Amino acid sequence: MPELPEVETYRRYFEETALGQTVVDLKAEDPRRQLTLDYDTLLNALKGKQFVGTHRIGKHFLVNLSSGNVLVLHFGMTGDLAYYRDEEDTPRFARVVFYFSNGFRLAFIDSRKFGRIGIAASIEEYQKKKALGPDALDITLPQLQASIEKRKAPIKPLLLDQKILAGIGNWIADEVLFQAKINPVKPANTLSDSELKHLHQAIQLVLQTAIEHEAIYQTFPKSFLIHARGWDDTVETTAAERQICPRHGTPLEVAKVGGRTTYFCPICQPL
DNA sequence: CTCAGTGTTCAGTG
DNA sequence: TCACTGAACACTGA
Repeated sequence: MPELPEVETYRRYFEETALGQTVVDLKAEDPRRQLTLDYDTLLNALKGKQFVGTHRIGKHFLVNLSSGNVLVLHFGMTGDLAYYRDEEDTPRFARVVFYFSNGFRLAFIDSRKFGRIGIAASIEEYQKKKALGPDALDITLPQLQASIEKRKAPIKPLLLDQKILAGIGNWIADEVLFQAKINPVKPANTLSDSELKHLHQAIQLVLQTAIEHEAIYQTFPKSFLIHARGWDDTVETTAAERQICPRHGTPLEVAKVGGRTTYFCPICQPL
């Protein structure tokens, strides 16, 4: 489920576990697909090197190596991390495993194999190469305004464009637009100054709230739209029970916008 | 058995 | 070149 809040949560987990460790070995189940450089090159870049720091740009997780290079992890749709010691504790779908000199291991878990691992010369070089916009937590209102005010596309797919701002994925885009009371198909160039301001505030609100809750959706405020998606598997609900606006108690609409499933409230977010 | 999907990239169109 | 759309990618779980 890795959007910005999940990746930030993984980063903090990494800081408490694998940071400071020295890599002694590496295993990759499907190296040609999941590594962006060949296995031997990656192993050589890691072996004997220490993990000395972490960064995050949007959904991209970067680890400073003692060599000066940067290890880059992207979690795709289903990536996760697990730090553990014994072989028998290897999680299911551990596609790549880092082995450390202290006997512990770090698994890159990724059931659907959209995740990628590679090496970059520096954080700046990587951000430039991937053309990533400012991190969604850092983007300023003038920056956001400048990059979307002339665009005619619906606002939602622009929020998903990592070149404009980095870190927003499908559910956060819906949540942000709901909190800002903006219709997802509204052309970006028709947003008023007030709407842009609310949009910018909603981005900060949703991301900060999600990070505070360590991206555990079930614990998010009741005022959040995310509960409509039915990802809380501790309760049994039908779509009709769930797909209700938290403000009005009226049915939400589910549509495809920019090719992605989109939830919104036609009353809160009129066109 | 079929199908949707939390992300990204690329081909194709205008 | 740019803006935009839609399909493809791999796999699991409903």
